[in-house]
Amino acid sequence: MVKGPKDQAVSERLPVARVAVDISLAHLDRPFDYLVPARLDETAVPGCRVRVRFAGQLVDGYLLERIETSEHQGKLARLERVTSPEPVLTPEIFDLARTVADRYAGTLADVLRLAIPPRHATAEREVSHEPEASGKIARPDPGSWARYPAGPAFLAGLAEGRPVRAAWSALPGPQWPAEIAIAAATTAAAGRGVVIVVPDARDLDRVDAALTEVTQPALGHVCLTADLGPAERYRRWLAVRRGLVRVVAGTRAAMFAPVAALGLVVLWDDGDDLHAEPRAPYPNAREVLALRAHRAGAAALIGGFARTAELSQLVAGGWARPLAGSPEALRQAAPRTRAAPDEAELARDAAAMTARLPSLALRTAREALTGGARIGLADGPVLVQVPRRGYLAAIACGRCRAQARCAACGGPLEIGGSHETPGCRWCGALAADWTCARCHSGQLRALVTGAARTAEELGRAFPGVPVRTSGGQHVLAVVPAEPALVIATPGAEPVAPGGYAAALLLDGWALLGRPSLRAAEEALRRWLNAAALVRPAGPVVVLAEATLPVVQALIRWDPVTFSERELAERTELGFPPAVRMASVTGTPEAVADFVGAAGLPARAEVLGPVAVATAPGRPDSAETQERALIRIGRGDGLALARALHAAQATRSARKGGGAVRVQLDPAEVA
DNA sequence: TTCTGGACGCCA
DNA sequence: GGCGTCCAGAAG
Repeated sequence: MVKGPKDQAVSERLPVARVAVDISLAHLDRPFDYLVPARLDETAVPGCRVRVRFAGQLVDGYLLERIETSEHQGKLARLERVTSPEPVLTPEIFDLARTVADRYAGTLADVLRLAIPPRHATAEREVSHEPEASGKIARPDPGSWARYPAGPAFLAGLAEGRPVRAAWSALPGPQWPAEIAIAAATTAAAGRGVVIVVPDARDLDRVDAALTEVTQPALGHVCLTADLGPAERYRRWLAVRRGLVRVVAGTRAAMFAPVAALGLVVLWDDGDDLHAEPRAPYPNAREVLALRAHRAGAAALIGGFARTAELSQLVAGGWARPLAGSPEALRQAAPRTRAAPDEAELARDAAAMTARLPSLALRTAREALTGGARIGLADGPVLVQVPRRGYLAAIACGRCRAQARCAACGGPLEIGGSHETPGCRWCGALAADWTCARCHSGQLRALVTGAARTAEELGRAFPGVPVRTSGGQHVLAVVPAEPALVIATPGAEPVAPGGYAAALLLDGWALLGRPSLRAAEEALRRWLNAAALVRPAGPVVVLAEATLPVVQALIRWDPVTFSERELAERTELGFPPAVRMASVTGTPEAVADFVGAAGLPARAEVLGPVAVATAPGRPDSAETQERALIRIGRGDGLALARALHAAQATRSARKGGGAVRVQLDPAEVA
């Protein structure tokens, strides 16, 4: 190909392009300048995707801005091509991504990979550029928000475009999707955009349905999920970017949706661990949406049935105000919860399950299934919450009850899966001839009962009653209103039209026994989420010690007091979120080198490093890993992140030394 | 993947 | 001292 002068000519107007290259190396986490060839002058617009030659290689990047002159001393290369003139990186999202990267000691490139879906050329051609002449949206009626004393004022704030920020304690029951939809429609009616983030696809379906109903059909909204497929995902995302829709609902990744004129962010059930992004730099939806609302001057509605310590912290700091139902409304909506003591370990024994289930639990289930005609109750389905498979089927010595461990690697054994022989959850070795290391017995017993076993046992206790299970690969969204036992793992509870007639929460000991800082908070969250599905005043039985504060919080439906107390305790002990924590994971040498060389702020405190268990997913990752924790006051959080990022930059610049993983606010620091 | 600059070696 | 070659490191 012959290159005429046309190819060489540089754009006469703003000939320099600042480009963020798509390379996630800390020391390259800054813009690079390129010349804009005249032939690309029209298409090289701020926010578009470009290809540039970078150290010889062709790499993708985003054009951040066009400027007159470059500060760069050397001579500039030219943009190779404009991938598409679509300005996919809006100023708001660039600013947010940069802030999130800085907050989490990550790179802009990593955050942009989370924020902007891969391009799909066909979809780009198909999506309209013209915002449809969407009908005027009428401001909706407050509906069930009337049950919240501060509800009408909150909605008024949305209608007036004020940045009202609420820590929402949702009343139990099925109204929360409608309440989100009403808040969204109120904002949209005021001409502003809305981003709604929920933990999973089933919650999204509920919000989707509520939005459709509340906004009939004036307001378009889209749902953004990971499982849409590349074309549809990009199509919907583009519709948002081009301003064709004002309301976006989705799972985690939707937190970055480029909604125009953002007026409200909503986050449902902010304690759900699905809100934590598993890819670097591991941002959490609560943090991202709070940052986003703050920077955009948008309102925020964050909460759920439970209350996280982090949200309590936002309240304590004056960033958000509590938004809770009136005592009267709570009385009308809440179930009636009682605790049945977990009689020693009896309920953990598979064989003794039904025989030993506290009579209160069995009686409650029986009355709910048959309809307590005597006391004027209608019959209906009974929800039974059982531990998730992760904790299930741990097994112990049948004689001395020591936990059964793998002879090869020391990992925990489990029964189940494809074969009957116990196997190791870490290395997968089968333990056919297991003997107890302590007492040499060869007898095993189940320490925990799996959902399938529970279903079987309970079904036997109530002959003729259908048993439905939901969890793992088979998650039910809805069950019929007829009497049935519905066995579900936490997070997989189906809804029942009209609510469950009763609920049994059998996983108390498993939830509370976890070696985690958040064990109690998480147990309460899961209990409340299950109990919220029960009819008003319907019975709930939790197998746990009634005197525990966390159990009291469930019985009284008072997650806020519990959370405030939790936050106070963590403040006293110097645990997150009262302090900022970072973890540094890698080979022992890499971690030592990294922590030693990082110019940590003076007040940073280094804990460890200690060896960490091999990830269950990758049993034989060759080298042992160590983890150091770094703790610092919240006020120095940004300084810590900056120091960690700088240390990463030094490492990535001189290569070698092995990678370390830096994570801020790691979920489990137990 | 390409470019640059510094280290080194060979020759005058 | 000057020039060519090789390699590492940076990266517009």
